[in-house]
Amino acid sequence: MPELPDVEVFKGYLDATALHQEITDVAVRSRQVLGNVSSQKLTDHLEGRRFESTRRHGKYLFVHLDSGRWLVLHFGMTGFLKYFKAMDDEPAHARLLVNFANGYHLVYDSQRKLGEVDVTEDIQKFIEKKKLGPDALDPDLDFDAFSKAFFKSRAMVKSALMDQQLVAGIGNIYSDEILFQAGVHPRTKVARLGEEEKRTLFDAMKEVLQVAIEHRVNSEEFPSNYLLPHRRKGEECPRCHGEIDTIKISGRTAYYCPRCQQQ
DNA sequence: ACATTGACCTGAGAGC
DNA sequence: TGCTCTCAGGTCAATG
Repeated sequence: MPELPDVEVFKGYLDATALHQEITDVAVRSRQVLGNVSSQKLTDHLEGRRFESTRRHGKYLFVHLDSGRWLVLHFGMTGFLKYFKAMDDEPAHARLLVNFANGYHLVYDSQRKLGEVDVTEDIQKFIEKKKLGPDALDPDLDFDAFSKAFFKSRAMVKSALMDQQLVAGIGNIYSDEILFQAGVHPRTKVARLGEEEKRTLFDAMKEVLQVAIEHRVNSEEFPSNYLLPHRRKGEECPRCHGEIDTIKISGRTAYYCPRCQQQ
């Protein structure tokens, strides 16, 4: 799940549920998801504190503690959050359990343990250390700011969109949708994009991510000309009704329409 | 500098 | 039913 739009939805979920309550205790169910923090340190940082607010950069969610530190959550391929009361409702792969004084619990679940839980004092420093580029939906990221790094890339456009150092937040799924909306073939070299195509690509990036968030990431409710609801083998293109094709790009499967997205 | 591959992990689904 | 194989929305390191 977790690309930028998914993480933005998780952010809204956490904001609506788990803020301002005292954390009584926490349980680290899997140390493998911990970044540069030990189980003991994480516990010490959280217990007795409250979550006060959240921020997102790319695929990372930062949760501000009343101590001034930030809990960092990255969701890998399978991560999500769940807030619940009865322990019967605990999800199957809880890796971090946070218990609140009001009797509710927040779980960070990650089946494949590919995500990361960490603590940082300074978001900016964390972002620099991870070498993350600008957040794709940052309002300050206009076309000129985006162009600075992105169009210098010599990579294929799908790889560039997924490169978190160039622009943060886009993964395999949404890069496919952005390229479909822009009518650009995923193997196109960034350097070969024309001026108009560059604009179109940038606009599609902003539009697709925004639309996904507006529909709370539920692809069934996406506009009828979107690829994602049809992103399966043998399905047809919502625009030309030809067959969707797949190719491998840097080990990931790209879905695209060979007629609407010519190289 | 970039593309590819495998590793990290676990589980779902397909095919036999 | 049970086994094996392949694949999965991410990232990192090694190799060509």
